[in-house]
Amino acid sequence: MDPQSTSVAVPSSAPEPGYLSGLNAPQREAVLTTEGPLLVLAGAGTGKTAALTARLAHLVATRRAYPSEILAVTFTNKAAREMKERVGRLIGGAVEGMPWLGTFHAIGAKMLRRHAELVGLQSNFSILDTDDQLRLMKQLIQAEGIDEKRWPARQLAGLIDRWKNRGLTPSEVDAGESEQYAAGKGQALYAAYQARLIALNACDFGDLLLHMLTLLKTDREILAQYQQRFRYIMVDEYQDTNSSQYLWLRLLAQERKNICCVGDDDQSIYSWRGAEVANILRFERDFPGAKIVRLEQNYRSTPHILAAASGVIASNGNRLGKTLWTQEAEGEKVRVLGVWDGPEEARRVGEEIEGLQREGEPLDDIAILVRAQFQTREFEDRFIQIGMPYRIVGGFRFYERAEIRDALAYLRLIAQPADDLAFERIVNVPKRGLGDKAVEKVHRLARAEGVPLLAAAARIIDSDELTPQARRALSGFVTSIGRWRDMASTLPHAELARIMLDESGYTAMLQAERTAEASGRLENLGELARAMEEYESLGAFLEHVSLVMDNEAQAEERKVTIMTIHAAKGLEFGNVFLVGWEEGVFPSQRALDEGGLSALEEERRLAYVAITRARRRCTIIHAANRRIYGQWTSSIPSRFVGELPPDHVEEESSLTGGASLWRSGWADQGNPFQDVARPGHGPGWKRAAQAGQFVADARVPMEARRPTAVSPGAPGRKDLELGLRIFHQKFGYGTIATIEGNKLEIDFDLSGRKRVMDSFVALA
DNA sequence: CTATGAGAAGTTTTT
DNA sequence: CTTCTCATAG
Repeated sequence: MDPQSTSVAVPSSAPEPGYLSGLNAPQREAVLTTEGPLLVLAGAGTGKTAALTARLAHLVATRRAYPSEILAVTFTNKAAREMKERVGRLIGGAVEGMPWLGTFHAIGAKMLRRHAELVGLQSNFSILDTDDQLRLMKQLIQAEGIDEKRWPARQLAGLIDRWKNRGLTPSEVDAGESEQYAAGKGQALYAAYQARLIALNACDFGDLLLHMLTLLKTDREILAQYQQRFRYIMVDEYQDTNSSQYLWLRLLAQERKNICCVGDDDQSIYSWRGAEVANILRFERDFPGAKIVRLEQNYRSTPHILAAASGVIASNGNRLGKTLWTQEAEGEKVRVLGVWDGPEEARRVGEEIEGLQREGEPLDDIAILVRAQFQTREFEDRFIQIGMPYRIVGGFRFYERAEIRDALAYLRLIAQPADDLAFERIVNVPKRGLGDKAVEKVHRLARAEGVPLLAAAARIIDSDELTPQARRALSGFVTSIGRWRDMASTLPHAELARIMLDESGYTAMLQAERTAEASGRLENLGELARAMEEYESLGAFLEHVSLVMDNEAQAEERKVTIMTIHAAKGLEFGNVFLVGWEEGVFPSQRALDEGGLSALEEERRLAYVAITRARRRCTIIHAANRRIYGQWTSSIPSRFVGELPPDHVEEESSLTGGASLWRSGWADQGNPFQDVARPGHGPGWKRAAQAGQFVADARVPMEARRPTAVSPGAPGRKDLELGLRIFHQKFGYGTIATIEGNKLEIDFDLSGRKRVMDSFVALA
């Protein structure tokens, strides 16, 4: 946007503030409507974040509020981070002064730490991850004498989660509903679970909101304090709020009523975790006099893509309704491709991407969106084979990896001696010869004395309850924890972590493994220690790692992105491949089976989100056959394919005649294997030319490694022969079984025989 | 107490 | 099909 032309258009008496430039009329209205309740219905790609951040800047710039007086909540860390950055750019670097911009959970935790004692916690409470939660639940199920086969811990943990999402404490749970679960003990189990959490001085994710909600409901003083503080409240992705979050917001906004919610009912795809679309529908009723602004001009996609998305979502009832439009040029129609089976789907997508590559499309502007995680494997296998650089988003988050959780358990136990779950997790990791029996004895003492496990362990050492060997091991463990805790006050905590990992034998344990995986884990731990340096205290770090830390940071290289549609929400790509559009896959069988119409509508919203990720080109693929859980099943195209408006779609099938194959460029591509190795084309060629060493990027074990030694044509490497030991970044060590040009078959020690490109292996 | 094997279960999405 | 859990043997 040219600043000069802007200044001409605006009367000189009212110079327009910079944050308004480039905003359209409805966006401006959203920004300038500061007082009273406001609902912004923002369709996909309509500049929602721009409006939201401008509004924040406006509130601050016009001195309606200090940054510290604005509550701005998002759902994901990514969204929070982005908003922070953009606001910073608009109002100058002082975003540090926005302490209340963050995810619901991060803000909940921040508040709760201030008032922890009022709900029976100490302010250094631990935040449990799902794994801890599950282990805790298992213990309770056993204690309550519930049949674990009939009521799996997972399911009951889910039940409690759902109650928390609805803002219900154990006493508020409907008795009739509780009867139906856990042999009638649903409510009792919930109560026991909460009691146990308090004893552990711990919270699960749901508690971060629920405890605060309870406080706001019961403590007038605290409520008033926050109502006073937050002059303005802004909520992103309002359609994703659950009841607990909704109630929390409503309480906080009740006094000043300056609440601005931004959302899109068509993009509500999280009802399974408690999101209530109804929240957005009843906004006007809860906040009388609410103003509604619709953002409908789309700045992302071509008309064909928008029309396709609109056509699909039109089949849903119960919408607030929006009409997206764009000034973009028409562009290409959405392509629908039918293929024979899953492998062909992967092959086709690989070829298409190679084609795009030749047209100069950067790989990081290309995405493959799947309905479910299991679909990624087919593409991963294929891309490894053809040497296509890719990146799988999702799967394990950094802090969910076993080694990270182990390290965190150590740190948690140092920071918070009552954290029994942390104790149990690591008391015998690395192996110290402390088995079930020893731990059971510690448990018994802890229960009898009513003390945490660590304290019980310290005592039991002095008794003769344990075998001498166990006693020695446990004594060493307890002493070490104590020693590290002493160090914590004097040593930088990153340093402490490194020392702790070494002294505990954890590092040695991984080093002894000598596998690709283990070296990746060591790298991850190094990364963890490095990350710790950025935080002021161990406590601050632990909070961030459980609530905020993710592994999005590494968008370094140009790679194709493979991810779920859910993960893609909020993102955009020039070229998008939507794969697996078959009944049973998408919409998913599970949704069809148990969710009824509302679940189907959510799947349809998912389809809408998927299509609207594309800027210029969108390709939808369905396969006639697919292997699911090892079973070949034939499948029919998704009903969503049928709902695409024909005028905006171009159909192609590789099943009926070969013409489409030719048209899409099979002919001039030749053998895809050769293609990779052809100078100037194949990914990794440049790197290969340097004939460099194999460089392990262990932080992202899932991703494709670049070839290190691709040879032109297909003769293959000279340095490989049958029977040689090699190393492959994904599959580890193995022996060469066959060589065929540059294609190898390797018998991997751990994963059996696989076909791989020679460029992906290094001599062991 | 650990290592190995058989068997079962589960396979959407996230803070 | 894969992954995890549980049980049994060493």
